[in-house]
Amino acid sequence: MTHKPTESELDILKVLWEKGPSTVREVNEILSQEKETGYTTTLKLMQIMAQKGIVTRDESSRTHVYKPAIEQINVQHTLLNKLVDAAFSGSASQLVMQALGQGKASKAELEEIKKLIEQLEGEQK
Amino acid sequence: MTHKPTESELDILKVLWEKGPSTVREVNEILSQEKETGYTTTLKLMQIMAQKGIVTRDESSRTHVYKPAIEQINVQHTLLNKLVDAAFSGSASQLVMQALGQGKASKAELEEIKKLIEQLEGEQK
DNA sequence: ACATGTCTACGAAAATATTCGTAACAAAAT
DNA sequence: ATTTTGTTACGAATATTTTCGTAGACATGT
Repeated sequence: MTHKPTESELDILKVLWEKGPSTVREVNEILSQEKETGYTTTLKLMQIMAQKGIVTRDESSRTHVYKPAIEQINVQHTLLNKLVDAAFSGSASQLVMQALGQGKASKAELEEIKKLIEQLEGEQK
Repeated sequence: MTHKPTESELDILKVLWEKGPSTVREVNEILSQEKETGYTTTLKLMQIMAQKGIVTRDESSRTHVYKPAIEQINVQHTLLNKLVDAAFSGSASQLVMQALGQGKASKAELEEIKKLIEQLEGEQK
């Protein structure tokens, strides 16, 4: 059961995934770069997330250290499927084409994707 | 400025994109298959969407006929980018690999994607 | 010791999204 | 004519998410 994080929760998870275990202040510092965010707002969110089991925290020192309790890949899975279903009429390949079409993938990445496809085609026989 | 539709709004848009211009009843019929949904709930949502400019409606007959006022592809764009940024650390190719990895694409689709990639590689030179 | 700064806890306000009841009216059926 | 059915409008109740103020605890510097 992967809790579907809210938007703000996802923002926080993003930081934790990227930076590793962090304090509220550290997370808030980063979030503040993007958008004015009160310290206690971030704190409260992270407390809620802890309660929901989305993150765990080490309370051994006074400043608690939080880390994600759900894997990035699981959330990716969930959100990806939701998006495919919600906006791409269930067609994953539509989504893929659209994503590639935006030209954000480098040559090396394209090459890698091609390899994956060939591998998949092989399996599928 | 693409209004970012809420989840429920997206459900409704999905129907309108798929079925074309529809009445509230028609939309509600479809939504009800998925999930218990009161008629006036759907009505209200569609009224709000009309007000926001997400849909337009033909009021010439008593039963109004609604149609989308934003293109599916634009919403796909917006949501895709948001997802890449929020859950895939900004890496579109990560998302693509993940999407393909789920094995939901048919052989023909894979082939099509491969063609696209080759075309992109050509352009990029 | 005391002031100052930093931290957690937590209730509650504010903002946003969703659901629904009821009224008014028009159309259709009896 | 009267009743039944289907429709919009719309306020308001709920639910959910986000933001913030305030209190209390602890640590640090003076």
